[in-house]
Amino acid sequence: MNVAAAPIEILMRALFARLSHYCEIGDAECDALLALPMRERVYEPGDDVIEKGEEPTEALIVKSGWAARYVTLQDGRTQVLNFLLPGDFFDLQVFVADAADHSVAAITKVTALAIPGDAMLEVFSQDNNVGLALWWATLQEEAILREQIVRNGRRDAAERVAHLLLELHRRAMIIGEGDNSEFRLPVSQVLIADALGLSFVHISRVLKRFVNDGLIERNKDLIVIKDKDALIEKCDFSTDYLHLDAAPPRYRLRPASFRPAS
Amino acid sequence: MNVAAAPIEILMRALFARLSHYCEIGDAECDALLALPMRERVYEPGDDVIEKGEEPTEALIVKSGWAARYVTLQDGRTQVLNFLLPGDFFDLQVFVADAADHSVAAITKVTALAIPGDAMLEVFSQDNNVGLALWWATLQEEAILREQIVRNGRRDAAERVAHLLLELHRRAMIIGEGDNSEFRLPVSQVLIADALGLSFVHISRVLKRFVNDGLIERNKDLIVIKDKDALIEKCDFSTDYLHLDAAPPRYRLRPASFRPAS
DNA sequence: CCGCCGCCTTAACCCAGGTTAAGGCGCCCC
DNA sequence: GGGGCGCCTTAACCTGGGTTAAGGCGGCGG
Repeated sequence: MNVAAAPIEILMRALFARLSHYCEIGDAECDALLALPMRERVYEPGDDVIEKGEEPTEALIVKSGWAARYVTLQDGRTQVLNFLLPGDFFDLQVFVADAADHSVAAITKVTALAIPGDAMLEVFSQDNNVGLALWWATLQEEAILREQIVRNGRRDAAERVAHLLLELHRRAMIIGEGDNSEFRLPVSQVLIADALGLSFVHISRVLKRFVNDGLIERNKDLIVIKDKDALIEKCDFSTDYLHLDAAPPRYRLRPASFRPAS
Repeated sequence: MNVAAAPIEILMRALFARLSHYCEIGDAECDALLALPMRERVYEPGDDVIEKGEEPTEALIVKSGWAARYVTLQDGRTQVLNFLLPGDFFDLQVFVADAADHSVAAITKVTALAIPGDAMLEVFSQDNNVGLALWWATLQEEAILREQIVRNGRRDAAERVAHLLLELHRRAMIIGEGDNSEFRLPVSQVLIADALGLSFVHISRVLKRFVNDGLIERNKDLIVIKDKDALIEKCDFSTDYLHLDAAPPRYRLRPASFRPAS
């Protein structure tokens, strides 16, 4: 890849690992990504990265750490919409959005890269695969939201937990965290409950059952998948919705004048 | 152009009404939309418009009728992801997607306009507001998905029903269907149940309660909102997530004065 | 060193909503 | 015109998961 960019490249490893799951990421794409004006932001666990009602002007990419999109109802009930892992975007839609309709909080310590909205827009008009990769990332996020609806709407508690564990395991692997049999899940049971629409007490019950049944082992935030087949079978997990295959080249983005009134 | 297109313009009233909620839709935008190569498709109630696993090559826009995105688990449980009303898009992401990860079925008789993916892409490189309006539509759809997660994850049955009724009422009004106090809801209680993650028996119970409490009246598929404030208060409904305000001018391209279907 | 706090576990109790079932009504098709 | 079917209603009963509460454990600040 690009020699001059080597140090940054390492920092953005997760992003490249993720995007290259969708498209060929070659020299041109690396150059385009690394040429983006970006500032680094750091958030401590529990910090709000974006608060509902804000009007964002930058797109944010998670460089390291886990975060969560969430909504809090005024009586305190909380729903986690999904989890953000390294390589995920906070606000790709920044150039059309008005006020954010949900918040984002850091779960662990989070380092994020902030890119001005107009620079983000610029990328779409370049003759390389970056715009395409960003479309893929958006598409995948929407698919994850849809799967979250199915999971919480029509699956029972054990199925939901198994399904979420498998999703996060796979997403961790995509970005090079964990391996085929284990991964770190730095998410409290309270947050898992808020993601799955269950009570944290019940999350505890289900996880205990999984351990007793030999499906998983736990050690602090380390999850060891002991019987992946059984887990998959229990919740009918399929990775289809993660759209892990590379995009077909049929609609390669071309150099265009997609520019807001230059 | 505009003269020849007059009949089409009327047919696409819902689309214009919807897009003009986000952006100025002027002559340039009308021309661009009407110049798109499109074919009309008709589906009968219950028909699958898109089946999970298909690889779509066209974007589809609902011209008339209601449809539903849904997923069926292999044991028959069904989850409705959201409802599609006139002016909504079926597959705007067609130019990056591989296999569809969910299905779309016609609820009523549906007329849709099919636009080849590459023509859709073309629109983004033109110097008018159409690309922007399409971004808005995508953003709104994602927001509706998120709201669906919150609704089903952290609200009880009565809140879910009230919230869905208010959302669909508002969305119907945006496209010129219904008025401030009533609208047609051509959706069976079974489908409502599948959208809200409840049983159809319970939907019936909740609706009966709403009628008894004087919140709504029903007559076939007509829903009359008798006490909107109480409904809103019951479920803490806010229209924020529908992003109904016009896009902020920072990326607006050009003012215009066109009014659809005068 | 202690006290507090966040997080997890476990148990006892309870209820919102699921399930099953039976019946009604309107519509369409033979 | 009658039988079947889709859709809705209502009732009786039951259960998955919520709620409440009490206790444990590790980290951390004073």
